[in-house]
Amino acid sequence: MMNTTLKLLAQQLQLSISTVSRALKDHPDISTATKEKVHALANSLDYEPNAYAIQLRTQSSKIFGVIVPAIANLFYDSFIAAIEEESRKNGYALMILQSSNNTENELNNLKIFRQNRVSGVFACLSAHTQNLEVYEKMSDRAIPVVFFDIVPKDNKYTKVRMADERCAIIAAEKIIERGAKRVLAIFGDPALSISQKRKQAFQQFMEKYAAKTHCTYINTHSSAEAEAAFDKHFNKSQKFDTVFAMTDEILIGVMKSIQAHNIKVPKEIGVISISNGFIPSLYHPVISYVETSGYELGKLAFVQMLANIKGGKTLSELTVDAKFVEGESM
Amino acid sequence: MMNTTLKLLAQQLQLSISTVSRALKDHPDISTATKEKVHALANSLDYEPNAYAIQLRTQSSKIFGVIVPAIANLFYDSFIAAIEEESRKNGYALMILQSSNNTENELNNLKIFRQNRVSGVFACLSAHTQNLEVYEKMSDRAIPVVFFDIVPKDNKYTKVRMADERCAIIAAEKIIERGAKRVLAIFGDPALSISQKRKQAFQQFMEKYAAKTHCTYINTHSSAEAEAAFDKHFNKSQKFDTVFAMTDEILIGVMKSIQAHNIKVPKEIGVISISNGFIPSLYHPVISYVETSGYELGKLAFVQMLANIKGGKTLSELTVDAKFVEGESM
DNA sequence: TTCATTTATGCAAACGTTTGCGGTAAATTT
DNA sequence: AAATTTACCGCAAACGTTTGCATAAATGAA
Repeated sequence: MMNTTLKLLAQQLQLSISTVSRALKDHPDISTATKEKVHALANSLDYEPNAYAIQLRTQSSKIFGVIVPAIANLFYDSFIAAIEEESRKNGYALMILQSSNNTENELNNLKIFRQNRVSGVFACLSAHTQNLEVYEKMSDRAIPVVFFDIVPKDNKYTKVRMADERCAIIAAEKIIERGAKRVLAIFGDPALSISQKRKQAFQQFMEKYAAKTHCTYINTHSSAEAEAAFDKHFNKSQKFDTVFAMTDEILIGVMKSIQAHNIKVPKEIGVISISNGFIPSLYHPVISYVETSGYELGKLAFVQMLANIKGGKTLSELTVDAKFVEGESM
Repeated sequence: MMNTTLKLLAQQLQLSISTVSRALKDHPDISTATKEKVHALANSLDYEPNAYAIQLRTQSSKIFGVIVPAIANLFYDSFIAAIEEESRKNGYALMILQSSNNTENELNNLKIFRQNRVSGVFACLSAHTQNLEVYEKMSDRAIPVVFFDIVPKDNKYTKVRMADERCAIIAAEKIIERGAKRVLAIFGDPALSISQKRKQAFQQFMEKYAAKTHCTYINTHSSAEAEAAFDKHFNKSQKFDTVFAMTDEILIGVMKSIQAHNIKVPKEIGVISISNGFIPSLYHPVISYVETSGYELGKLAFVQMLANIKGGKTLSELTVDAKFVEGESM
């Protein structure tokens, strides 16, 4: 069965293509009578405008591109879910590509986006991407880019991210409130700016407001490493009374060790983490955490994108604030 | 900066558009000399073909549509990751929309896909979608549809899914091997065909091969319900020695109760579930599970799609087999 | 030299829209 | 009755490609 086009409708109705086109979009030039006829036939023939023709003609695509390191990720998938919702509301669709934290993939993805003339792209930098000239290329093409989560340092870009320092500080506050004496603070890959920021903020805050509290700082690269590290440190004579996990990954490792040794939470040890919320809810008792919502970040990113498209430039950096979610682990 | 087009290249080189077009795609008609000149200029001017024009002209889009109930889901996001990988390899991009298990959204999504003339769609039915005529409309438009996971009953569709019955049977086998005497088997929403299939297969197998084993079957709709159910049943005088969780969601509930009561796994109770693998690995001891890989399913779905596009019809139903992954909980 | 063939290139239509401009008839005003 | 306005509608170009066909030049065969 053929696709019905404006031409077809026009022929059947003995009208010109332009009239049909205008009738379909309620142009005031067209009489109500014709409009009705056109709509009727369009419905019965199941007319659906060809997006490509429109995009070619109007030079705008109603599609956003999204680059994430990985789709299968608790944080990014909620980010995606958020912009998907907003996009739909605003008549946009999403094209999602994953970089697998690989700069080459990132480049290819951008290329696909350019070729498809997307209206904008949401980009999360790969861990080790340094060269941003590809993104300049997007700007040359007047395609706005909103960076999220892992963002470039340069202030000429539009970016949204979590309030990383705030997260760490909130966690520190809670730890101090608890009256912790000895805390083990576990952070992620030290090469990542997010690890650096969180660690620095945490450490600074602790030193300033709880100088007497004894803190041990370590970095790990995986769940398993975190588990091993916790194991090792917990077996020492001086036991920790509180552990802080910078990410879900780390929390998972810590909790495995805690379960393995049947350590009582929060009696023997207090646990606090930074998380999206899903993982902390898996355990009993439910873990207290500082919330970093990919969902919220997505909403914010979308607002920025829209502003960028409509109004022009918004070269600021916005952050979504963090809040403490009380569990039973502290 | 203007987008460079074939026309622009042609002008600058004093060639016709068609020559440039052909040169760019290594058409044998074009002399090596011109080819080189064209490529050189195209590179320096950063030419990138306009996908819309191509699609309009060729009536084919190099884009696949994907409908999932939710992106933020352990199973579906690994499915998506798989088809994303394959798509990229084959020069396709993905357009991903979520139905939120809502039939109306599903319809809208399909519409967007039609308007964008996607080359094919991967669809997971919403829980309560009955009317499939929208999908017929896709076929009318010669857009192949590969259903996955939640698939229609009718055999005229192309579908891939997990071997649901097999999963349940493998679990049952392991439970029998363990020499279980009293098992609590918890299934999901009884309205879902997947729950029905798994339950039926499980029950039948147990009755046939372990008639003396006492099984209690229950259905739950959420993690919290599963937790409550486990709580309730475990407090009875006759304790279960094994629990089977049909999904991650259920397992999560069960494990919370187990942690809360500090029940020893596997000594006091054996645990087995059906899962993607992520959740079972979170606990200590690591939970044994029957693997249903969204990733594998994605790969399979893609193969089907390609066959459908290239060869013509492939109206079969394919399933990806399940395998047991040994943890320490049995 | 002449005709046939190969090699290299250009012409123009088509894909399905949108939209500025112009046109005609009817309705309204002088 | 003539002039002007209003209400509808159509023409045609443009968006950037692809591709069948025609054309011109260069080569080969006779």
